[in-house]
Amino acid sequence: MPRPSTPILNGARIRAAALAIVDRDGLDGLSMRKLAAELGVRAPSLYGHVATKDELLDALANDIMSQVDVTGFEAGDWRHGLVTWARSYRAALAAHPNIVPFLAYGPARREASLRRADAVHGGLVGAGWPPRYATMIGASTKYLVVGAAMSSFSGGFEDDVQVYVDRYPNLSQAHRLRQHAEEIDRDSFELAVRAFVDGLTNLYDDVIVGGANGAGRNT
Amino acid sequence: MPRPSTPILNGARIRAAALAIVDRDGLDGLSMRKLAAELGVRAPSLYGHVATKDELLDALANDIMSQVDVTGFEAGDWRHGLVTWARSYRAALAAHPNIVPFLAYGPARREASLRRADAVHGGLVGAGWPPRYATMIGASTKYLVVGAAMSSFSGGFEDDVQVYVDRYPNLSQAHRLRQHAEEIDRDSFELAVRAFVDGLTNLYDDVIVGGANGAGRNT
DNA sequence: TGGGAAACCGAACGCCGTTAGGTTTTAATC
DNA sequence: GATTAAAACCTAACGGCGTTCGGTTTCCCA
Repeated sequence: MPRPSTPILNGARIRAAALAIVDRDGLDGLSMRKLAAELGVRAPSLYGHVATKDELLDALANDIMSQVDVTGFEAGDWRHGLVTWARSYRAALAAHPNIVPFLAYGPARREASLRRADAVHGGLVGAGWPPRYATMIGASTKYLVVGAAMSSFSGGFEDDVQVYVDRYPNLSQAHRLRQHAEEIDRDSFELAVRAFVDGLTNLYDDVIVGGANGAGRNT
Repeated sequence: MPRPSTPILNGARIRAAALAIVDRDGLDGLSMRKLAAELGVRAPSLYGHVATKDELLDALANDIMSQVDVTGFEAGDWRHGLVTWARSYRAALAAHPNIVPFLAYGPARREASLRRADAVHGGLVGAGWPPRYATMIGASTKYLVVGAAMSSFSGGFEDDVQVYVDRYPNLSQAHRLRQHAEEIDRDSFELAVRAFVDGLTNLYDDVIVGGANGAGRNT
């Protein structure tokens, strides 16, 4: 059955199906043959619409990154901009956790990532941070977001905790973590962002506003 | 040549060669056939010493995690303990960045990880943090470390930046980042850890020491 | 001296990403 | 309306992957 009357495949449909498989079966669960099968087609047919599997994953990554919100910097409040960015960034990754390992390696060369990195950097510099600090703050925030998306507690603790329950006394409540995993994950991220921005505020006050002769705690 | 006079393989040698390949060629660059070849052997021979490739990677991860230092909590200073832990954790991952994506998923079921998670949690609780905060602080710190190891700037920016040099004005210095990548990475992580611990100190003073009637900034 | 375990091997299975070349349908041109 | 070019799917196949099966040889212990 070659060349059907109405085309079966197109880029959007392929990407949607691919993302669904990644979400359901994990990154390793996505194969070109399985993807083709779910679209009612054989694997080689995909290569008329997609150059390579890696490029397909790149497209998925770009779609996800384009949902990150960097408009929070426009008001000139760097803390609001940073927190808004971090939260929407994390939300975008948490919606598709299986693709994070792929996404986190070398994302800066992707269109959507670049545009956002630029907006963040500009927003911080516009608020008075020296460029070098802007770079480091952007990187640090990304660390938090990517780390939270990667090593979420959800995957960290097993249901079956009987194994180590008396060997590690301080973790004896670990099985409770499982059921509250999502909540702990969210709260931990919030705590981290708040503490981080709070610490940055001290630094801003001391180094940026107060100048070099500051007597603050960050010397 | 079956059954050589003196055995060629053993677990330690296999793990060492595997880690060398991962470090050199990346996680995808490690195949059982290539590993066997570098050990002067054919792939099936490895299965007498290693149950599966995944188990081999698990062993590598465990070796790496066992180099993380959690003794800093013993003095009773939670900030010192936390910073020592975070730095040695990051150093352990930065020494083998290619294995981080594997390591970061579901690490808590590994022996070495569990023992360290327990020490961190116990150290924080011992210093006065409520258990729930101890959990969140431990998770947050892991976010920072894993995120820093994953999305290091080293891999983020291309050598060839001519492509986007005038499209993203705030990133026009991006090609400079490449050569200072390692330095920026280290400084960003240090900034993040300091700001985070600084923010936690505020929280500790307000909520833990000051009690519920605190009028601090963290309300 | 015998026998079983240990340590390697070749062959093979069913996956994988990807390419080459074939067949049919559509759309455009004369 | 016929001819042609492109589009969209197909089968077959390549080399590589993790892993298993069933050898073959050597070692060690009884």
